[in-house]
Amino acid sequence: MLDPKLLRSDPDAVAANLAKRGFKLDVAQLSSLEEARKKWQVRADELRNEKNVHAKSVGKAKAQGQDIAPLLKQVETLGSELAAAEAEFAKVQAELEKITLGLPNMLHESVPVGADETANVEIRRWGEPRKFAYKPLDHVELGEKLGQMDFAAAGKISGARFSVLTGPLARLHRALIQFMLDLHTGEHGYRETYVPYLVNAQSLTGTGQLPKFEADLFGIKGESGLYLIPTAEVPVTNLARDTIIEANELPIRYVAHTPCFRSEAGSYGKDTRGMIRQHQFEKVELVHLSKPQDSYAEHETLTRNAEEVLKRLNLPYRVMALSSGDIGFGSAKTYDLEVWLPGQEAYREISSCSNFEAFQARRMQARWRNPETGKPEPLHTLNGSGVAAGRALVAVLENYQEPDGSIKVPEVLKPYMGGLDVIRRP
RNA sequence: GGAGAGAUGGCCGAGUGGUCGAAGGCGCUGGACUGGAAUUCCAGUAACAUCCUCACAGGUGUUCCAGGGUUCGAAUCCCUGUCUCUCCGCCA
Repeated sequence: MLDPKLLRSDPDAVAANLAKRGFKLDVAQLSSLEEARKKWQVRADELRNEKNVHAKSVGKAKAQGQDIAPLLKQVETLGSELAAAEAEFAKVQAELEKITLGLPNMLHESVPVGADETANVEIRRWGEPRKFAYKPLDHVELGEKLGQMDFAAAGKISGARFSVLTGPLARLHRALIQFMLDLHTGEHGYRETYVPYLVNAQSLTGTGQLPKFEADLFGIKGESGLYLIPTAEVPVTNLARDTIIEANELPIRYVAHTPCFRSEAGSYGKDTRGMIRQHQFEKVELVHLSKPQDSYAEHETLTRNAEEVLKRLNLPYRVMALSSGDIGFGSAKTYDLEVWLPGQEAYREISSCSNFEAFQARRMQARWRNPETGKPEPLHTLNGSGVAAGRALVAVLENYQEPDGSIKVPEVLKPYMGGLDVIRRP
């Protein structure tokens, strides 16, 4: 949610910023609703004040044993007038909320302007893509040759966009997750958290998935109103919902490993092959809560911490600053990490690190106490994958493949693999 | 799954229709005392929305788990829901 005060005081500046995303803000509609809001809110407040004053005088009169009948007569019509004003106010409020919850975040000035991902800007690059003497296989061929990746079985059990891993490959997947968690908790100072995988609508509204992107989520049948999490960002960031955090506790850095569930509505035909785009995948997520003045420094730190995973795994990657046309709904600035996949001969997204500024915090009333003002103010939230485990597995398979179809185990993962050096067909 | 109890300010806790935004305590902040501190004493100490204002200050409204209802008036009465605790059952 955008700062309502800014939206009111300078809607044209907001509109200009959102226009960079290709989002058209109807300033005229907004200001007329705003005018109506003010009118009805003030009116309802006045009527309520009148009511309170009357009720008090009735109480006093009664305490003094006076006849209260004439006083009661005075307020006869107040009730219905008040109800009418309240109804109008509620109507206007609901309309305004519908609009404001649907507004994307304003972009940081450093975000490159462009229509789509072709306008993304490469910030830096690490590692050299390996030269193969043969045409490298992709992870699907490698996994099936090993006999440890089975899409047919997954299709039978669940359907498309699921996978089954077995044996050392399943262990490699788990090893990646353990390695990432240990790195972030042990060396980067993150607090490990275990959180629910089913969340309520309020949490999803807080982080911005609802109300606009319900189609991307899996909802649970029945009365519970719960949804499967599309990312750990949702439960972890909502830890701060409806809380006031003292300044000396910030920044807070959480890491969590969770499965993620996405309906992938609207991505039909995209990445249908292999494990790149699944309904269920594992991810290690980094979440920062920060003072507003520190959030861009935190954003750099978070991104570097995610990059460190790829460096330790010796996977070539590049860092992209997402353009205004490609960036997510709630983000003010996003870096994507793209890992080199020899099987596709392309860099593919493996992590997305975003600064949401106060966008999520305002939706979820996540605040910190600013010592300068003594008042609770929205804090800044950030998150990034550190990194997606499914895609990391894909990257390891493709980058560490040998001509015979076996997979060398990356050095840092060996302790997690019981000392296994190479994954072969059993 | 069955039975019962409960949810009040940062925390504990009183309040069962009117002057209650809410006693008292703790904590915190400021002041007095002191060479300095502890003790003691005095004072202050919620959030949200909104109006006015350059700002400070101030006005109004809302909030005693949430939503609805009764009433001129609700922390207090009624209904629904959520959560927590205790006991029984069942289980990882």
